[in-house]
Amino acid sequence: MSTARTGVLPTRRRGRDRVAAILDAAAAVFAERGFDAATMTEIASAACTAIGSLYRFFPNKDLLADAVFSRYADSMLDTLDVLVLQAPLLGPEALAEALVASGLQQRPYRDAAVALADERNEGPLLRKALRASIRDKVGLILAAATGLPATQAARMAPMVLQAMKAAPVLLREGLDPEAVVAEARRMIACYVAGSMQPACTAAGR
Amino acid sequence: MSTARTGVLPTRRRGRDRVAAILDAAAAVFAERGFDAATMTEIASAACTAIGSLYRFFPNKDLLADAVFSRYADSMLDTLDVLVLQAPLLGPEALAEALVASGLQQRPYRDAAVALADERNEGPLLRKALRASIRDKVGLILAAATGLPATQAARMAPMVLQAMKAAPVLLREGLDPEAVVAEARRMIACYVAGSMQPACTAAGR
Amino acid sequence: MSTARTGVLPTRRRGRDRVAAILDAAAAVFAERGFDAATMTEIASAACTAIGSLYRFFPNKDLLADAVFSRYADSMLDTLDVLVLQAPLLGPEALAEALVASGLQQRPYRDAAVALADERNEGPLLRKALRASIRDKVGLILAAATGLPATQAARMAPMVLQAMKAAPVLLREGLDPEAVVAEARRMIACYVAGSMQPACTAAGR
Amino acid sequence: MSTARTGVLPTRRRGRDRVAAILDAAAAVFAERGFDAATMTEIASAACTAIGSLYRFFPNKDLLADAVFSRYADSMLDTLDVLVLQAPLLGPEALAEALVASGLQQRPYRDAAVALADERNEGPLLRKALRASIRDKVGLILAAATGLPATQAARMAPMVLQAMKAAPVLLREGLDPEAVVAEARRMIACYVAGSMQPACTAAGR
DNA sequence: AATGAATGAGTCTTCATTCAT
DNA sequence: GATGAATGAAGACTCATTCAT
Repeated sequence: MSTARTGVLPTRRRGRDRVAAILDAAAAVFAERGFDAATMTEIASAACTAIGSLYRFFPNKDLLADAVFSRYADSMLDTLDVLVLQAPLLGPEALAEALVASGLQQRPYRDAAVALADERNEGPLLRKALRASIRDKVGLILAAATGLPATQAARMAPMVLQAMKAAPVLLREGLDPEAVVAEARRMIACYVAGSMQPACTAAGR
Repeated sequence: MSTARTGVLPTRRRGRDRVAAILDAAAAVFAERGFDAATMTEIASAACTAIGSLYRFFPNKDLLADAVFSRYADSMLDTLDVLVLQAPLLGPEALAEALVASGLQQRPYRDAAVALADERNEGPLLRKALRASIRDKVGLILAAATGLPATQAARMAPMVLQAMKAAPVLLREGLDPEAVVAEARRMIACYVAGSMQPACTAAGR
Repeated sequence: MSTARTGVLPTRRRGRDRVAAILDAAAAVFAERGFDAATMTEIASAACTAIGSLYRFFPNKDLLADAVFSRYADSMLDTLDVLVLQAPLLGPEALAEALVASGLQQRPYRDAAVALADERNEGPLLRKALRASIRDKVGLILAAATGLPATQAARMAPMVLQAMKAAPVLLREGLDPEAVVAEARRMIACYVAGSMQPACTAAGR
Repeated sequence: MSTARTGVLPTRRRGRDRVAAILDAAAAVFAERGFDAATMTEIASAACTAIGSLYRFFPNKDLLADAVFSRYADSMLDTLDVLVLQAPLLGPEALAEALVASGLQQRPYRDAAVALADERNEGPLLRKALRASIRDKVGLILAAATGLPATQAARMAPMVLQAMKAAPVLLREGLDPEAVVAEARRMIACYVAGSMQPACTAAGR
């Protein structure tokens, strides 16, 4: 949907396959090298495509990165949409588990998304907008789950997101997957739980 | 100590000033643009030095980045060394405050360190080793503070470090400084506190 | 006549329309951007045709440019053919008016022709031959109009052509159309008239 | 003076020589191929320089073209400045001779200037401004020489310039140099002379 | 030691042209 | 016949790094 918002939209089957292959390859290369160090040539050859074909569908590197990122972000937003509704019923542990899980979806893409999220690029990139959307939605979820006022939930959202991002980052570094996931859940769960008890909330100050 | 480990060591006063100016400039540029987008030329001109002089002291970009990173990491390690001793006496809140503070030191350098930490470079870079040292030391602190076994503390350390890093990251994005710092502290405090209560620890599984 | 000298000749009505649309589009794009900056893709889409169809009729860019140029040149040659006959009866002013007018025909094509005429391409392009034909014909006209020997008229022809080309060039730059046309006529008229008076002719030397 | 207005100004002898070599090479290549078809790589190798050195002094192709063009235009403007003063004393033939001569200076550069003058580029290029300056100055000269009002002289200037440009253009095409120069002079002389006689002036309408 | 010029591999991107459907 | 996807050779430009002065 938010894929390939510029560039030619493939009309034939062949083109659609190619676009999918390119996105997969781009995700892998961005994940491996980061935005700047990734080269369009490497992505093209990883997708078994000529460089020209790459540019047919994605007119430049930024838009390609946007497409990769939004593939991940879109699915995450869908997951979070569901969580918004479930949140009131979830305890801190279950909520934390769901949040961490949502950040671990889409294996090749999540690592790319993490790499792309740190970009220092400026300009009206889709990535920025999507990041903001995700942050907002996490805020909604926190508000629904904790019963805290929206402003307080919005203050917490960035930190929760960082903790969610920590899981893929640390997995990528080769740490023990079980431990990483467990600790990420625990950190978020404790944070959320703590936010619901006046005592621990006060600790912030 | 780990400053300028390769390249000519400046012997005269003039040389030492020059190195300091270069490091400051490099920190600012790396923080502003990230590793890849930073150019040696911009760093040189920000340091009011000729590009040739830059290379005299830092034979390549990676080593320069290492030097910048280690200036930050060294001071953080010093701070953490002190914390190792104080940890047994600190409650979760005080500990969290100290940890977050340690990650906010050295204004121009901390942002550079954050930018450089995300580099996907490989090879035997000093940065990696320093990151590992910091991680280990945070593990020691956590063990000392919580009384937990070293292995459990080591599992927690990476997440705590991610939370510590979150503060400078979010500050750089322009979020409200007070809120960011408060929430970072709270997250760590809750996590540490939760780790000391059997109940919440269980939540991890 | 010299249209589409290579490539498939369209036999059906549909094909002929398509060729006409392509030529019009090509003229517009060449006029707007010049030969090098014009792209086959833009021309195709301006003609509402697929790039593949464009190449069916015009096997490469140079030949397409030749076709566009010759459409203009052919009509100019026709006009000049008439002038050859009328020339003996025309005074300098009337002759100048007719010459300038002949260069202002075919609005979209004349600008394209001007743009294409300046191309520094080499090789046996049709454009070169046509330019030579036009030059020769203008020489004939001048000889007929002035009564000068053919060699002298041939010396003058290139300059007269340049003056004729000046009108579309200056119009394209946005100068006042009336003034441009009037001065172009005057320049040619004066030149022709001067060539018929021994006195002014001598000035050349 | 107007050379290399951006890019590094060479401070050492070596750099100054290099800049001169680059300009010469660029003039030759632009003259040979035109702006678009000229490649920076070819210019660099014609100047016996690495591509990087080319970009050190001329940060992009447009600026390089500007520098080449202005080298020609500056000297032409100087020549025309003198002509402004002499014009009242000059008859049409002498004036025409001087004007044509001014357009034939600086052999490698004049051909480049002719090629660059036809560019369809937009944007605030120096070339455009210089062209306008030259046009204005020719207007001044014509006014001074003919005694006509400035507005009328300004109408004539573009045509005179086109005629001046015709000489290098036609020489480049390999026509007989003597004939070309003689006819260019005659055309301008007749035009100027004609503009001073009410009769021929009327012919414009 | 310092300076800044020189180098050239490598990057993104474009576009004429070909080909499979 | 038409369509649009595929191709890859260039081209403009950057920048880490080396070297002569």
